[in-house]
Amino acid sequence: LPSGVRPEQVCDIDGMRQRHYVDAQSFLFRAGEACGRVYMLRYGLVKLTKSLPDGREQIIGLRRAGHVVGFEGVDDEVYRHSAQAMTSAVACSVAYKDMTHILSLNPAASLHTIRMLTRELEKAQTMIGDLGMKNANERIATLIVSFVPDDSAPPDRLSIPLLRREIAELLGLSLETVSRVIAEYVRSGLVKAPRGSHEWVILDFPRLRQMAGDGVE
Amino acid sequence: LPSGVRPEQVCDIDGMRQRHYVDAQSFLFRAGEACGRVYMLRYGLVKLTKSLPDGREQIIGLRRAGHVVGFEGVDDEVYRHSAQAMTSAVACSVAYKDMTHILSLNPAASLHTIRMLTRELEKAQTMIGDLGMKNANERIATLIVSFVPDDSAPPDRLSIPLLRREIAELLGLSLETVSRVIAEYVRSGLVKAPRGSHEWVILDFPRLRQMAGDGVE
DNA sequence: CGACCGGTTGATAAGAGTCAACATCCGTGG
DNA sequence: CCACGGATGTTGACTCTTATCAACCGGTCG
Repeated sequence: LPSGVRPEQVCDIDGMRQRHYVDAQSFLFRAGEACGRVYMLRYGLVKLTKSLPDGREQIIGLRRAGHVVGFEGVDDEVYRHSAQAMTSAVACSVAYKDMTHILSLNPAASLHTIRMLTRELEKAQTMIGDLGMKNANERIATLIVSFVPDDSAPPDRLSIPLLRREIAELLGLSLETVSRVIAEYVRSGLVKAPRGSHEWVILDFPRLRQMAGDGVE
Repeated sequence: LPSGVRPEQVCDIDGMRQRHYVDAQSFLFRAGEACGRVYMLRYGLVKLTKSLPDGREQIIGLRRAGHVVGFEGVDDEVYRHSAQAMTSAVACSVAYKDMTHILSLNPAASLHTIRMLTRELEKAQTMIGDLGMKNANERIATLIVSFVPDDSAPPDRLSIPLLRREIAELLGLSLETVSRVIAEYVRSGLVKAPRGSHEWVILDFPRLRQMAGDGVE
């Protein structure tokens, strides 16, 4: 880790940070609200969503402990997406103004932030590719594979704490299609997805990775 | 503009920058190549693309003069997407190592870079929303509207220098669907898209913006 | 018990993809 | 000068994937 003030440590700078303890389903902020703070996630899972006036919803990203949320608004008037906790969550926030101040004094923090943003951008670009090129089958395989921690061996169990509706909103599909594709995975012996549990049993990870279709990379 | 060394000025730091004069269709870099440089676009239009092993292609973004290309690889081994000039183009590049050095010495440059990255992230998130929620009609209306400069009044002419195939690759559609939707726009008196010209005549911009479907915003 | 929520499944429809033919424009070269 | 081929774009016929609408199942919680 770089020296200097890291974004996570910004929370400890008195007088600037706010702490937020929120329940599942509550919002850190909503699209359209005047923005002004960046949130550092300490605990929990948060979904970032966009919606259209007629009610269609899209999850544009998931964020976990260690990630930063709401930075996209830094040179904007209002948040362009909502941030909603999926579990209970803990975050702390700093005003953009203070964040800017801290960053201008701490090159190492700036570099850390730049790397963080490039990683987010990379993830967003991967989503664009998945949504633009892949069919329902491939998208769901890709989603499952993406839940494997980066340095992990092929897993036999995975926590995928998403409702069918949320998987659909993440992948640009209807929830019925998601349900049908997963049912087919189960029938094919690729996974077990017990009712009411988010703990999936992975039976054929290599095949899932192959179905995800990204090739060797 | 902030004081200090701006990313555009980095080009002028001798011994670090390379200049690139490239023809239309040539690549700044290709996905899978070892990466190590960030490109500052001085002139021209560049498309960023991802592809799957079977040949499907997706344009994940367009970049113009003033934009930075290839930063996403900064903490990666290889570029995850290709960057291909659509016109002749001029860029200069700096090694990540040197870029890091410059940024660590120039807080203003870091802040500028951070804002640039958040804007790119914002654009990518908008694309995710469009791909995930909108149908062919809405996507193409959205594309046309997005070519209007931010501060411009409703235009009567627009330069949209994309082939049908490229519009399709940008929007996750087949080129036939793109052709049909545009033909329908022409029949409805929304636009004129003369054969072989990329200069479109916009006849009913308010209707196009409404069809784009993002509501008031 | 009954309502509600999440999930599954079926029937059907609609949107978009695929395949193919053809039109136009262009540059090249006989 | 005109013929040819290639690239781009349009259109039609048909197919297929996915969305939509609806019924139903099985839990859970007042």
